[in-house]
Amino acid sequence: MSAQAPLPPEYFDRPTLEVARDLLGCVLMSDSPAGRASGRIVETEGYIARIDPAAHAYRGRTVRNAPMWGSPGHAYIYFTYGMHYCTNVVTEADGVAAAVLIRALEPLEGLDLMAERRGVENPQLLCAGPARLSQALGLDARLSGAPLQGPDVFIYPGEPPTEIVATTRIGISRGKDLPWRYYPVGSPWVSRK
DNA sequence: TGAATGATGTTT
DNA sequence: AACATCATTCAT
Repeated sequence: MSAQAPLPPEYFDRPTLEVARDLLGCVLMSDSPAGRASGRIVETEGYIARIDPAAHAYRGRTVRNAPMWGSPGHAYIYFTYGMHYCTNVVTEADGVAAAVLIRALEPLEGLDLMAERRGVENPQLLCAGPARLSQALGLDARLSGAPLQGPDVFIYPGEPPTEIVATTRIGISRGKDLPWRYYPVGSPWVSRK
């Protein structure tokens, strides 16, 4: 028995929408003193600053969005609505601002820890939504910019879905018509149908 | 099942 | 004033 290696940084150095689709089925995992938690990625959205008014980096570089401009294969985690964190994976080459927002997971490991962090028991409510899954995995601003090869956050390869749905993105006011949200056909774990 | 709303604080 | 959200409440 051998441990699976995380996806290498080069995996993320590709067109963002391609990575957004390929990440479906992969496993996002966090390790902390509190324990391990992981889930299968079942919903993603692409954000490409150069052509996308909804991207945080659309208007240029700031302290908050700096990781989006950095090396692929790192986390970009932002604080929003006064109480929530949302987790992205940075894509494209260093100097190009783009990322994939992770919007939902199918919980796999550490459900008790997730429930404790979230304050809910219902597995359906643990990771269905970008802020929910970030809280369930203990991901916050401290990990913005962290590599996705560990030691705190990891993304492992997984079984890709047989068929993928593309829709418009959720919760934005600009760039509404771009069909850059993806999820597996029939997945019961997505944040919205 | 869906609309309305308050919780919260950072960014523009 | 807006925001890549969520939980709760109230109405269908």
